[in-house]
Amino acid sequence: MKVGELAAATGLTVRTLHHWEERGLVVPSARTASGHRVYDEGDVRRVYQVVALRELGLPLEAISGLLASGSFGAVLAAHLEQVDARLAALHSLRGTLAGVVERLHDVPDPALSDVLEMIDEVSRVNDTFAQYFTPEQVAELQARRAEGEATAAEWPGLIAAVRAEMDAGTDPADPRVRELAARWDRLLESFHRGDPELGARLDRMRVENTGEVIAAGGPDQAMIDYIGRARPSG
Amino acid sequence: MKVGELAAATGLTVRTLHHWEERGLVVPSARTASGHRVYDEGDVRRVYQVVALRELGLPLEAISGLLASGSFGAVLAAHLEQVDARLAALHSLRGTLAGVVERLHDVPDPALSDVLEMIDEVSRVNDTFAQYFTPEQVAELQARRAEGEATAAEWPGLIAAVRAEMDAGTDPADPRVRELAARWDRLLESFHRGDPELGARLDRMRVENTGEVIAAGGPDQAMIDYIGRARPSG
DNA sequence: CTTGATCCTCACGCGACGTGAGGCCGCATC
DNA sequence: GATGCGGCCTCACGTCGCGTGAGGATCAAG
Repeated sequence: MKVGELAAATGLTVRTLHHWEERGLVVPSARTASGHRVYDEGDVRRVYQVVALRELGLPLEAISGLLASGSFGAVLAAHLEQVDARLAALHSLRGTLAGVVERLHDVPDPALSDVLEMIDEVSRVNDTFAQYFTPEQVAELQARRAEGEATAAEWPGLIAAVRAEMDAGTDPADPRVRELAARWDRLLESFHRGDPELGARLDRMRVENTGEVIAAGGPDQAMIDYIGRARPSG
Repeated sequence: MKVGELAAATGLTVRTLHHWEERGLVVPSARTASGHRVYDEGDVRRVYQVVALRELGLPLEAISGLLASGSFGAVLAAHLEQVDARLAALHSLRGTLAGVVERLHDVPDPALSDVLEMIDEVSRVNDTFAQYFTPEQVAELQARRAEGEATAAEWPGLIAAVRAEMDAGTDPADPRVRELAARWDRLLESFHRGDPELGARLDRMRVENTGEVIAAGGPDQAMIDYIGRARPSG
């Protein structure tokens, strides 16, 4: 088999086969008198082996090591750890990036300073979330916020409405306030979906980061208490 | 500010600042008579801007473009899409890799051919799952299997036990078989956790891939029916 | 014998720097 | 003023897995 045929058969390029030969991965076992590469059946098998291992994302050097030594367990486990690390880093990056992109929607013509502030803020928020929730939970919450974006957008209006009733001195038991409290709980529900642990962690986070929550337009403790008194049970 | 001081202050290396200057990203606005770089306050701010944007994973060229043009929305959105693509690819890779590593535990001294077979099989299984479940569901199922590995390991024994009762011609209503069916449902439950959609999709996948399931040591339709008749309701 | 396809061997390019090599500059000490 | 040491300068090569030519030899068919 000549390189072109082998390349066509495997979907690789001729250059790739040349490169693998340079690296000592697949050296054709023969050449014609004029120097053309000739791959025999064993060489072809070897190529498919390299292809398979390369699909696991292994660097060529590791592949040649594996084909020589055969210590798959250790190498693949180490590689898996490394992939996990890259995955975690990329996932965290995606979170920051998505947060920034989302906020950019609200600013018509953002200046550089706005973007830098957003990066800072989103990073801080994500770090804070990471302290209170496991990576899986964070991913879940992000996914939910993405799908229910419109829902989350109701918070500012709702908070403003509650603030207005508080300032007006309305009794928490007033039907209007009870209605607001019901909306409040529906929004909360869309966040933790009935998982009490998620709700508890969220509340702990809110209590321990009161300042940041208020700075971000969130409710203060007085409002939380007011809503609590407005609930039928409270 | 000299380059060493700036490097120390920002946590960058001197080489990095040199490189950024080569790329035109941050060019110190002055030099001493002897050629030493002198960074003024504006240069330092510029460095911090580049640092922030670099943390979003942007290539240097995109950063210099952004600092010049300021079209953040489009660039960051495009970058987010690219990050998502990489994340998806890396996630799928991780699935394959984890599957292979897991199976390697069961083979004492794996040969290359064993590993290649595993790669093939795991890839096929993952592709099949991808047809029936969303990426999020796949991730969830993988996470569950990782935490409940011991639970999943009960399947082979359970299937063998059911097979034995079937071969012995035991009546499905026999208490022993009913007990096996209960174990069966507990294992299934640990898989879909009460989510009926997950259960339905799993069943559809099993039906449409009967051959593969049996080849992988899974139950055949006769066994499913037998278990169904053994349930109190059936 | 010609022609078009295939093959060969260099060798540079990519991205974001790390890592020297070899030499100049600045400040402190003797 | 000489010495020494640390910081600074400018090349320039290496990384990883090839892509992409350049320039020339070879092969199979007409």
